[in-house]
Amino acid sequence: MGKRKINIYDVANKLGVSISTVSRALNDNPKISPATTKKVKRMAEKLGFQKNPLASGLMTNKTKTIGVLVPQINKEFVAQAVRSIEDTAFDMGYSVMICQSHESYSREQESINTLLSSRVDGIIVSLALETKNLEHFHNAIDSDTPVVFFDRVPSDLPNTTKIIVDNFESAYKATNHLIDQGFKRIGHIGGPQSRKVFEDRFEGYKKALVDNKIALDDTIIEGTDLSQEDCFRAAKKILHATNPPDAIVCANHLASANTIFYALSINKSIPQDVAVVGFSENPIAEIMIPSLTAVRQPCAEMGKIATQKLIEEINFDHKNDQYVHSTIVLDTKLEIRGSSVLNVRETVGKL
Amino acid sequence: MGKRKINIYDVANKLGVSISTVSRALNDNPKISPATTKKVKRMAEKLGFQKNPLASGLMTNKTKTIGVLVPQINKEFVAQAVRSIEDTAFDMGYSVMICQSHESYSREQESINTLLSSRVDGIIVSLALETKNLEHFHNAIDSDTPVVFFDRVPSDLPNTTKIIVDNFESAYKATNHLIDQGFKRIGHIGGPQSRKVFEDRFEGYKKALVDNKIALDDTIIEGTDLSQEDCFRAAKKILHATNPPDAIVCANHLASANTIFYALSINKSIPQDVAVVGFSENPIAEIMIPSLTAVRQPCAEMGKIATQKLIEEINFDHKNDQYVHSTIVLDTKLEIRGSSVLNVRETVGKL
DNA sequence: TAATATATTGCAAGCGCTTGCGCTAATTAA
DNA sequence: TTAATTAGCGCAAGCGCTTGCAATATATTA
Repeated sequence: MGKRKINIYDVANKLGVSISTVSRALNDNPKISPATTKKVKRMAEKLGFQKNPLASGLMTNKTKTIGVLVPQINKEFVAQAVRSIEDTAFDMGYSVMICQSHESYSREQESINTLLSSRVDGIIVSLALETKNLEHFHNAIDSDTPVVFFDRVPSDLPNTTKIIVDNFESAYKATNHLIDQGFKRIGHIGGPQSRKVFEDRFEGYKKALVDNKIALDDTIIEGTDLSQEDCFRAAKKILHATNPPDAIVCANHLASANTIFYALSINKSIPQDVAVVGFSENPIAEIMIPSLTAVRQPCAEMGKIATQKLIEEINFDHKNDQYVHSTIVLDTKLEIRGSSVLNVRETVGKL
Repeated sequence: MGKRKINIYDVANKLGVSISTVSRALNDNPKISPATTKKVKRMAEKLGFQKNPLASGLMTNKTKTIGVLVPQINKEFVAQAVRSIEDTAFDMGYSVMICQSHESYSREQESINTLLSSRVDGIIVSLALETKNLEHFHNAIDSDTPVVFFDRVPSDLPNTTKIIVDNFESAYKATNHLIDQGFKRIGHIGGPQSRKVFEDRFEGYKKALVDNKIALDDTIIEGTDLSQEDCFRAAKKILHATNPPDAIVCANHLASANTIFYALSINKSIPQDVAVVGFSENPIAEIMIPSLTAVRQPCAEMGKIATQKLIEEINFDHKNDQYVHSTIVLDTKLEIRGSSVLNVRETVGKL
């Protein structure tokens, strides 16, 4: 108890060398002979030495830590992405510090500042619904802290890496799938149009209808704030429309779950009376009955690439060249299941 | 771009005072007059000063960061707990660094060391399924880094704070509920007995049967590793037993979801043919059809208390007294829903 | 008024590590 | 053999902050 942590002085003394030698050896500096390097490392190991990142960070201005700022960690999409971010970061020798905005602008601001003040080497962000203004990210840019966005990315912040899926295309595909299945009156339950993600999904839905010469009908289109209550309200409203839809495209898992469960509760069969397609990464989509046809986003992949890109930028030598930012668009997969296909025997679980 | 961060020298110079004064003022040291303190803070604010935690941490041996080590972040229980941990920590001025063990012992070891080497002020842990041996935590104890465990806690590590629920009692209650409803042949799908959590749930289940003079029957009791596949297998096996159960107590959400969906798929009605109670924090439990009767653990509360206790211990002055560790047992709530109650009209969603 | 106590502030020594530069010994070139 | 390199290592100056102690200014007491 209370054992003082051992430092490079301790290992230097034990070996009769200078601390510079120890420091360099530990960092594989080629100026130190392989023999000494080995000797030092062995002794450090033996003494249980752990480099103090505070001290080295003070000098190098690097903490080997990345910050992650997401709306809320307990949402399937986010949780999977964060899981993957931590895994990737761990493999690359980085730690991750996490913050949540809870969809609030001010909290997002504060969190960015906390992260910057913690001197993280870079930040991965998915924007809060509330965020319009991007001033707070200039603090990061000003201090040369790279930021990469994923999923909910800003549309007007040049010179940043963005990892997204093509939400327009995904919704277009999903809607077309319904049309292919013979559905003709297709509704939509969407998310806040302030976030491009949901705007794109809505646009993709509309485009599919237009391309198939199906008229839009506002009575079966509802926007929501994606809360449980509002999704339920929207599902109820659409399903009780004067002329209800025979299929619905939902913008996220909660919207589709509410739609399905509400439809069942008023004795509508799915997909016979109303088909549903959604966007979902929730494993439940696969085992629920009816199982849910959904666009599956590669959340883990997004997290992984975001992390790799971020670390790439962190380690980029800005003295020589200018780092070239990119926007990476990943493919989604429409997983066709029971909620949208007539006459298919449901297979339950994974066999 | 590339702006140097401003430090206490900058604000000291601007004000014509010494850096010690600035440092003390910023830390509300009473030795500095209120007037100067105010002046310093104002200037710091104006210049956009952010204290470098690396430098102060070097001196104080405090980083205002807590480490969190959980099996996997993308599981409802964990995600909710972590969410709450971050919220609480944020409110108390701490950042959180997160690691995942992925149920692996070696990964848990490595993560503890990473966290310690990052000099976190304390660590919150929920153990990996694989972990038997607790040596790695002695590294933490040796360096006076407090550790608090929640949910999956070690049974043989004295002098640590633990936040748990009474799993024995919860399972006992859940099983008794089934018995009260008139079910007589009650099965169990459990988790790894190596973790006390699941052992306790199993014991509680058994005790309820014994107290009600119902004989245990191994053909309707299955252990699992809690994977999707294994839960499905167990559900299938039990439901196809020679003499199948009329009710099943499941040890977690996945087990109950698989049981329900498999039962439905072989045309068993729930709860008429087979009732199900589980342990779940998943919001889907409420809206699925049938909705799931489940023990709800106060995950957010656990995370919050764990964080508070940890920070309490971090700030405890060990010079005077010895910190007294405790084990805090929180209440669970059995939320009775459609999967266990006959003749109740299902209410869907939140109205 | 002198002496003592008290309130404010500054000085300077670190915290544990990195790194430019200089030194010595070993190697190579001439 | 001697001069010029090069390899390998140590010195010492920080990085930005905290903090014990000394110094000064101000207030209190005798």
